[in-house]
Amino acid sequence: MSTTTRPLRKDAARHREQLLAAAVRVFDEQGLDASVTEIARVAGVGIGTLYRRFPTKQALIDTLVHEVLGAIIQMARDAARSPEGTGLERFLEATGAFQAEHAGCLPRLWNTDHEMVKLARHLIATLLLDAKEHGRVRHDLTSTDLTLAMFSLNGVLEATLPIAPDAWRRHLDVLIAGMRPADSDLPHRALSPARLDKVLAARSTTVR
Amino acid sequence: MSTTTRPLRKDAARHREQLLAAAVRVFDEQGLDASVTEIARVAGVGIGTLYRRFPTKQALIDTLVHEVLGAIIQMARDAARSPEGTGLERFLEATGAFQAEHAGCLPRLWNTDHEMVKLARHLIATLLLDAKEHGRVRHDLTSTDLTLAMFSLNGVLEATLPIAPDAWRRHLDVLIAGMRPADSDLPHRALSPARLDKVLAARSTTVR
Amino acid sequence: MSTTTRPLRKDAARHREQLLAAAVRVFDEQGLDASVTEIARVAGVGIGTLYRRFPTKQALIDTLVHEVLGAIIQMARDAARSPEGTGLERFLEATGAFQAEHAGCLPRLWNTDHEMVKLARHLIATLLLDAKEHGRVRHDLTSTDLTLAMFSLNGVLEATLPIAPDAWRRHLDVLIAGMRPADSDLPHRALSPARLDKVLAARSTTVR
Amino acid sequence: MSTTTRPLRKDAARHREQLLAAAVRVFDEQGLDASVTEIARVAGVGIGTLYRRFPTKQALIDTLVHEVLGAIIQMARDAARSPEGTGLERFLEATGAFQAEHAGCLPRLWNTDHEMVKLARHLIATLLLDAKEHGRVRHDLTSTDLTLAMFSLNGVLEATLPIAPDAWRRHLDVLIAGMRPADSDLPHRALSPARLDKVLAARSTTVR
DNA sequence: GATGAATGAGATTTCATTCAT
DNA sequence: AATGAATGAAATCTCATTCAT
Repeated sequence: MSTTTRPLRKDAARHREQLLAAAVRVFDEQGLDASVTEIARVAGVGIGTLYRRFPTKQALIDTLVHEVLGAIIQMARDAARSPEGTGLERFLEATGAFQAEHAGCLPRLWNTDHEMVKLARHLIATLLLDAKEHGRVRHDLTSTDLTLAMFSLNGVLEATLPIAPDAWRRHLDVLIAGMRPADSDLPHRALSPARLDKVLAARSTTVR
Repeated sequence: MSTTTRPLRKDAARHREQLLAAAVRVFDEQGLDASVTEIARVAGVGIGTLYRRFPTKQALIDTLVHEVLGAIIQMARDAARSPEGTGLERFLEATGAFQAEHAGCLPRLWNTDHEMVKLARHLIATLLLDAKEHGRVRHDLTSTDLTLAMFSLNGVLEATLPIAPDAWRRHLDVLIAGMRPADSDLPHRALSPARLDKVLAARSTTVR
Repeated sequence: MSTTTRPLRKDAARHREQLLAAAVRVFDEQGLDASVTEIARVAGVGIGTLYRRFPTKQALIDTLVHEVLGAIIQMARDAARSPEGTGLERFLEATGAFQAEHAGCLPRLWNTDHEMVKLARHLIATLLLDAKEHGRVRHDLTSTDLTLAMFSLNGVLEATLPIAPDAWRRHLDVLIAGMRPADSDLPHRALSPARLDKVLAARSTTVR
Repeated sequence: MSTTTRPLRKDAARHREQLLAAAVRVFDEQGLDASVTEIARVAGVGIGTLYRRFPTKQALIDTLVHEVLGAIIQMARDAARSPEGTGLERFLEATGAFQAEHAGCLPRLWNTDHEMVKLARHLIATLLLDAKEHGRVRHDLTSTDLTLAMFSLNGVLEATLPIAPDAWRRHLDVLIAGMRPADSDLPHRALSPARLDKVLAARSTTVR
């Protein structure tokens, strides 16, 4: 879980976790514009401590994204063991639940860390293939459609989370229903993976 | 100095339009964090003039949202004249296209102005009823599901717009496919209108 | 005197002068590490006003240097009209007096603005030639020796100015005595102009 | 844990030297604004250790100045053994060389430690007297003139050291030439020793 | 009515110093 | 004795808003 080379001192590690938890809470409530001072206050540490752990605000956000991505990758791996091609659905449900609980706020998730994002997308593509082979999703569904579905869930989560923390489940129902095999193909062409790469590259989780 | 009752009315109106157009452009490029000074610069007027027209930055944003909502209401009315219950689909496509073209940046659209939002939601409910009656959408689809679909499109648009300006169409394909009549109902219960009201009330189009 | 293209509004121009005067005073007392907030306070304006006039602290310092250099160039021109090769001595005396009065603090003067520095050095070289032709200075004295003399005066001024504001004059006496024609050449080779250029380039009037 | 009365005394002494050496290097490269953390890092010790040896940053700088002054006093003593009144010239050359090599950065040397400064000035006065008696310098040259010459060398060194490490020698040539016996006295009156004391008292080697 | 100069609270970040481990 | 994590004051700079011109 930790990204540093040497193990942190006990209190330092605790502060690190407090800061990340505070960042999630504060960003969740106020968006990425929230001030680092506020985060330090909520974490109960001095602002200097925040900057010892995370040398810039951006580094703090990057760490958050990194941790969320790691969790999502783990979910994809877990889902890959589901039977009968149900892994994809389980994965979508699990990531939705995770983001709803831990990181609903992170507006721009799918970028920043190229390696991890690529791994995640590879795992998702595998889940998609499995689902297709078991006839659980339509044949013209592509891997890029699933990324769009992630953006989509993000939009719903961002809008509803504080008030209706389960609304995303209903929306996911509609999305999954739309992915089921059907008589006619989807009218528009899917986004090409190359173009999606550009999209991800363009939107960094950047402040300012 | 002028002898007419409303001197410079024409200038004032022109400035207003210039400012709104500049705001759309600048917010689109830089997000809502863009400075009002920049907007005034792009509009070619002094920032004092901006503040004469719009007493706060928030008021400027509200006006923008108001105009977008007006356009969306008009689209709903136009769509209501579509035959065979196709109005709902036409409406979804039209609003997507409009937001893609004019307001891709406005992150938080569906709130602020209660009266107009209520009217929009009423019109959308009517389109939904019509679509159901013609068997074009499933019976367990609710009006709140459509609002979630709007949030969803917002998420996709925000993520993809600059690089892949048509990606939202493909996503809408999946959404509409998920709305079609099906053998089994959606697993989760729909969001109640009352709860949705709270969601909308909570999220203001607010900066800072 | 003003460096902006359009004439400033009356109060703006006054504030600009107040800020420059305050900067001289504060830098003089506390060195270039003095805070901009302090300068604004001494000038009697808000800190935002300072930043409207000078977009960075560095810009403020650059302006100060620019103005000092302009004055020095003017002195060189005035000195060029002195009779009998006395221009060089008059120039050294005049710049010493000026720096003692207006800019004793500016630690690193002889750089930043390449064009002006080159002009100044050219004018000084001319003064040197004239002095040599009238037999007022030794033949092995070079233009780079005069720049070193400037650094030298800077060192003396920086050390003595607040307490002994005329000490530099006595030191200049010694320097000028050392420049007078003599039987034997100076033991060490003079700094080459190319090397001096590098020295000037290296030491920018930079903070941080 | 050790059984000796002063455990780790050897370590402590080594740390002290490492820290002083690191301070010279770092201050030389970055100026007195360099952070104490950086000095500790270069010294290879924790910053807690630095603060055990030197209770404040100022104390560290003072120690450095103290050491430099000690070396200079030693040079004055060595120079006193030079024949034919050449001690003064040797001393000036030796201090220049020493500062160029070891303490180019220390901007404000001639103060802080009253006792040592007084001793240094006394030794210098003796060298001056010797030089006068042997007819190597003019009769109207005073001890305070020599301190000004030190300031002067400081200015030249500070400006040129990194790029032209020998430029100060040429400047010293001019200074010494100016000190030689001449037909006419220096035009301005010398700085009185009392006034010079005030100058030295005023300018502390202070940071911030 | 229009302008843009002035304002100052607040943002991010640095760093000398303290103190728990 | 040594370490380096923690601290928070202070620095530079931005920007929504006000108001003199």
